[in-house]
Amino acid sequence: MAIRDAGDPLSLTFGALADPTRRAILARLASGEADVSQLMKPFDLSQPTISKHLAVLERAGLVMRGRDAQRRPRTLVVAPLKDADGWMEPFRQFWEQKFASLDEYLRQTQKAETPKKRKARNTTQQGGPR
Amino acid sequence: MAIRDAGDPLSLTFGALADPTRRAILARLASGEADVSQLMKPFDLSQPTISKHLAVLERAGLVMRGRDAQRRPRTLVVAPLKDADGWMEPFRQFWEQKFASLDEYLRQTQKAETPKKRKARNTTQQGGPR
DNA sequence: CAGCAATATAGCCATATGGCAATATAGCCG
DNA sequence: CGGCTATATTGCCATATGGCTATATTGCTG
Repeated sequence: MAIRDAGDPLSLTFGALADPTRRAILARLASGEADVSQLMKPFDLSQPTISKHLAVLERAGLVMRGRDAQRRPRTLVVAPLKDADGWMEPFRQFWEQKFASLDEYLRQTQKAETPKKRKARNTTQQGGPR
Repeated sequence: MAIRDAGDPLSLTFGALADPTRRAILARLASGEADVSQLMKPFDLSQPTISKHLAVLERAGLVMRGRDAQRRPRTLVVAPLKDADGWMEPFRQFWEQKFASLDEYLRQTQKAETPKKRKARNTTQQGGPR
């Protein structure tokens, strides 16, 4: 899936993560740097294709390119991942069931009590996410 | 930025998050359901454009479409977010400085001791991410 | 320098956004 | 039913992948 460059770092990061091959590459790099040849092995993709994926990762700042003779070992850079993770932060409360029972209760209750149709609609609708 | 559909759920999710407008919409929905008109307000985008963004979010399963007369209130669905968050899990250790000082020390040391050029290269390169 | 190895680039083709304006639907309401 | 409101659909145009093959670069090495 192709991602349209929204320009901002977070978008670039999430965009880079929107592909299984790139995610696998990042996972591999998490255990240490690796050159293109090594990164290619796990996939049935051409070398240029891998290089292209690496280019996307680099543009997102998730990977750094080093050099060792004619090799260009890639290194993982977690800063962008940290930021992406940070964006999720506020949402985490929804599945970290710390107050699950109560929340769930209130939510379900509220849901059930909402009439199917009403003349006066609540401009400011409430009701938590699923 | 356009995302190429890699098919898998995680890719769809990350792809959906790869746009500031969509992220803002999700943030808004985190505080309760809202219809298209409400979701439109914060942006200087046409209604069809917002609907398109919502379509992307729906395809990723991040949003559910309800109905109230001619309105189609959207509700946040956090399951996909949770999965995305789960993917990041393994990487979190890199910035949760639990063993920061030691790790940092080992990493820096190792880095410094790596000779610029060597005849026999380590096929299995090591060295943590930045 | 010649040759090989490891990558990067340059096309090429296809699809999924990202935006917009115009138009079609869906559903109240008087 | 006619009108109005809220959304969805339909083109249209542009860009960024995602893949490939062919070709250019880079950098050892004999």
